[in-house]
Amino acid sequence: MEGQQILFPGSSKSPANPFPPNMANFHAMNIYKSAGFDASETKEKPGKKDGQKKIRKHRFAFQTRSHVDILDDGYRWRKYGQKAVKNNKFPRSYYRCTYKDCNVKKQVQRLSKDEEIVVTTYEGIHTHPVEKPTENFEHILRQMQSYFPNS
DNA sequence: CGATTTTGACCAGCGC
DNA sequence: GCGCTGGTCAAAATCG
Repeated sequence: MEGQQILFPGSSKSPANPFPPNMANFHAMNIYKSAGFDASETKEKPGKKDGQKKIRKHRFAFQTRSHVDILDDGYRWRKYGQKAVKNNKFPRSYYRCTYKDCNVKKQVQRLSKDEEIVVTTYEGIHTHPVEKPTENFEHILRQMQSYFPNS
């Protein structure tokens, strides 16, 4: 899993794509390197003999170059935890999609090496429409103004 | 006032 | 079994 280019599939191309369509354009230029990941990671369940022998965790991790770790991708996220990681002075935040019966999780981590790098790891598939369909420039501008009020 | 964040407790897996 | 570590819960606090 090396040297693969991050190409966000189109909005309706693959149903397994956890990314909303409007996110691709926004962050395409920020993504400069993809974290090692596998689309579907199999894990052995040690306790069970053959019932749920393998559970599939589809994870998707990528890194962005941003000072703000609030990557608004169009979905509603509720933070449910925050833990400090070893070899990393920055904590890692755990989010979960707030849509009904949507168990998509994501975690946002910042590298201690470069503070500018933010690693976002998605886990799960969204099975519902995006709640913020039209993210126009006005809204983005408003967000930026809330982050940097002196502009 | 409802939704979300915060933060310590709690839990499960793993190595010793 | 014990303790460490990563992940989740849940109650209180805070936000809009």
